[in-house]
Amino acid sequence: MAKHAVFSSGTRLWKSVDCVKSQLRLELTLACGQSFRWRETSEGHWTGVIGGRVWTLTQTDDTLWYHVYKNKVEQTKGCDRKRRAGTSSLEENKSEKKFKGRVKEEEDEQVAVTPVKEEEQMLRDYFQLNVNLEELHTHWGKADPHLKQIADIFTGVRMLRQDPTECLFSFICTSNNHISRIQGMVERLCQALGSPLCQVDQTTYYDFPSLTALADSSVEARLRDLGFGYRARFLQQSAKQILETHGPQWLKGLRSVPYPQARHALRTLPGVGTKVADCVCLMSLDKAEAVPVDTHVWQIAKRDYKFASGSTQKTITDKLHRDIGEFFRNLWGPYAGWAQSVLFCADLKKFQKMKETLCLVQPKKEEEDEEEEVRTTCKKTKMKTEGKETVKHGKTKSACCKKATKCVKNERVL
DNA sequence: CGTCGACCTCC
DNA sequence: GAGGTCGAC
Repeated sequence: MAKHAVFSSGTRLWKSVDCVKSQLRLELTLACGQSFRWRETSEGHWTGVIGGRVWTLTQTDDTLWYHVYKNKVEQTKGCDRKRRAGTSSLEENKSEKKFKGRVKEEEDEQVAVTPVKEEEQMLRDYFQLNVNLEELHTHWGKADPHLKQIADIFTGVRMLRQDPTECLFSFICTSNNHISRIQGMVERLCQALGSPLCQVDQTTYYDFPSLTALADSSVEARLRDLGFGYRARFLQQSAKQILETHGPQWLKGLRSVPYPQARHALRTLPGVGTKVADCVCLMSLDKAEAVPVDTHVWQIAKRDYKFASGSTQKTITDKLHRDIGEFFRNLWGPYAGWAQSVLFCADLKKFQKMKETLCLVQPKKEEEDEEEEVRTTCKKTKMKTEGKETVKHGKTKSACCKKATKCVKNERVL
């Protein structure tokens, strides 16, 4: 049985791509709520599924290392293998059900292998390594000092180019929900409806379910049993609607239509509102200008950018979505969605200590000057008590950011 | 066009 | 209430 590849056991299992950490940091990019399927299987090692294959990734200062596990596959139909390796396996695949039933019985298992060049290309495509993140940071920094402060700490946060089906159906699960539960739900979704790919140590990895699997009439009840709640119906109905009124290639085809059209098209699906549509556009349909606006981003816009601060608006309306999106696009440019993800990442509870750690080296001072400017009305109490003494109680996140950035500057001066 | 309640669970 | 959406005013 295969084991999770570990870098310390030698480079024999690993192939590499040149990539500095300012361009990509796995622990941020893979755990900031873009994809919900990556797990840190050992320190600094991330295991997940790309293109119907299981990968473990890790990195050193200037190199991204990867290992691709061999899939167990149905031994007949040689063309099937190529298909699985080359195209996304999330598309229609009639053989999936058969495979699922046979995988246990198959004695002489065959393996699917992919040429190294294709693997490297898959990885470059998934991380969009052709996009120069450092250049974007430079551009954003000139336009927006606040973003610059955050981005100087949170380097290497990239947008993934995910499979549209996985992205759409994962994000339908995100409504009224938080990351840890979403991760569990997506995992159960793949387990229940996806094809097994391979087993590594104690874990069986599954592909994301096909549209056909998701559209089956039994799916709603099944997913409700698995704790999906009202989202179960959205998932099944959206899959059904896509297949019946558009066809299996429709989602991927939205990559080549303009952002407003793609956004509008997605919103015709049940369970897909403005926020989810923007997420899918940004994270899987090549719409780098899409800015997903949730309550959280709205807080950021008001608090850090004084957006509509005088407004009496209670709820996030469609118009507000558009306005905020436009505001940030005007500020950050055509990769506004990428910029937003940096701010979003920096606000996640689990990454607070990146800023706190930097605060540690800073002797306490400069408490008062910006204190009053910062709005303390942030709904969520982000600064948990875990922040310990390094973070003043009652001090807002924003203040902490500023403080942290100052620390960085001081460090560099030293 | 903006507001409100309901929708499923889990912590 | 949580990284929302839908349907009804």
